[in-house]
Amino acid sequence: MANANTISSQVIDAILSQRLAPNTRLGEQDLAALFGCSRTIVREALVDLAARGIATVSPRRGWYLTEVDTEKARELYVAREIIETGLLRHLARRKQALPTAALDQIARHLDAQAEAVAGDDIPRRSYLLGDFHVCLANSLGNSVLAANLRDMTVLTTLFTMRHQTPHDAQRSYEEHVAVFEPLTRGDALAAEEAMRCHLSTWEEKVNKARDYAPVSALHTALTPAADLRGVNASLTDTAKKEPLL
Amino acid sequence: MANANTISSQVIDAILSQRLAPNTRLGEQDLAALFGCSRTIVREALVDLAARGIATVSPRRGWYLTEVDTEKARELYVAREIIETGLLRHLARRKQALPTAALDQIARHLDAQAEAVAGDDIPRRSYLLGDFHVCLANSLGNSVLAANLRDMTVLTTLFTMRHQTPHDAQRSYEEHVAVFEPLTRGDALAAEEAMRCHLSTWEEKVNKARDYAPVSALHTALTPAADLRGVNASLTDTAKKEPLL
DNA sequence: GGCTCCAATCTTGTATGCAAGATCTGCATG
DNA sequence: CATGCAGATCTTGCATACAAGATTGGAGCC
Repeated sequence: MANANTISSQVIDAILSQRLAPNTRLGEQDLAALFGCSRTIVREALVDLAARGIATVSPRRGWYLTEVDTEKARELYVAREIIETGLLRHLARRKQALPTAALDQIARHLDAQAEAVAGDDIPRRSYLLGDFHVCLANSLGNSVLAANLRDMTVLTTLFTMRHQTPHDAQRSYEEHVAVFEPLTRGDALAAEEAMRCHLSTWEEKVNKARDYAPVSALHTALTPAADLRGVNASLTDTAKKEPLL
Repeated sequence: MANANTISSQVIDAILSQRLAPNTRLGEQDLAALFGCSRTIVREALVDLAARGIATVSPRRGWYLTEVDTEKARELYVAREIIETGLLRHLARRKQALPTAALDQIARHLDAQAEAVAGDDIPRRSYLLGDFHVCLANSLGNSVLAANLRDMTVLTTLFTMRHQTPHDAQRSYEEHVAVFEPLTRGDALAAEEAMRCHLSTWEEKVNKARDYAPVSALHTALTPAADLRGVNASLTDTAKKEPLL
């Protein structure tokens, strides 16, 4: 019924929406049943996800969503800072304004974020706040870096979920606006600084997380926080039918 | 006999060594026979390469090495400049010297490059000159960006091969040294500037290449330049047995 | 009760068979 | 000679069967 591309896309969307946690098992048979196709297609999707570092296979034991350790998380945040500030710096060097169409696209994305932050659809909120960075890279005219950034965003999401760093959605949104506003004035350098500031706050969290022992999957499963109860509920047997949708 | 990983690695090595040109057909059956395994394994390797943008499948027609157009090449060069100068800039911001082990690793790679540039093993020379950038990113302590950079290097190689931009190996080597030398003095900012200079010369070439019509695979095959004769010879029927090795 | 070992079960690893679409070749026809 | 058509061939798409390792559960023994 479904092809490999839709399977991997749905897995990625589910991660960005924080509906799938790191170390989640991705059984070939389960996914095949869920998507109504054979293991061949599922394996194709899983190999794709593995190539992007999102899934990992343990021989003859099973596929699992990657568990990102603090060292890798550090690399990821450095990489994101380099790429995202670098894109804005590159824009500044070119000394030419961003096309109106690009600005509009970002503005529309920010509107959607504002709406999601005000509402109570937490998965959508998580998704949009992460997707903003990909959208920005795309608007800046570099699809190659945008694609890399998407995978990095997925991996950082896997890290922050595990370490339960409190994600202040309202603040993230405001910082996104702080990146966008200078762009409307053509001040890409100011936007770069705002972006560096935005990402460095995340980097601080990683450094803090290094001090804590990483929360195990079992631990989070058995001691659900109040705001996670809804997420964990979907893992019970009765609701297990379509965990990805 | 061989697993998917070795197949994709060998394809990548062959591209970096300029032994495989863009648009080269990667038939599942051919590769399966070549590596002594079934199409299943070959497909796994091809899906991996496709996820990294290196191979493309045309439904029911076949797999081919990606043909990189000028727009994508521009994005690739911008991406590489952002990442590689960004890594050095990040090093400069941290205001701490590169570990001796890292410097040694780069130095040893440069020695190998010098040897290859002096010798006549053109595939090895091509490989090392491209691999330097990956080695540098690794030495700078970011394996995530190093992996992304490897794929980008592969794609830029596919572009330059097609457009036959004359590759001055000696000059590339000297520019690599010019990046390394400031690092030994702890002057990462000077290294960043040298790297920007090194990459911008390539960017100029892309802008020039935009004016030319891209040379088709058939065209290069039928009008071999003197210095490419050895490469094309390996594509004749009698020597076709192991084009990757 | 606790420990060991073996069988049952579950997982991925790999090959293969068949289906279906694309291309190519050769023939018939104008 | 050009053109269109049809069969032959070659290609990937996908499902399935079987192999083999990993885990688990329980029976039997100490």
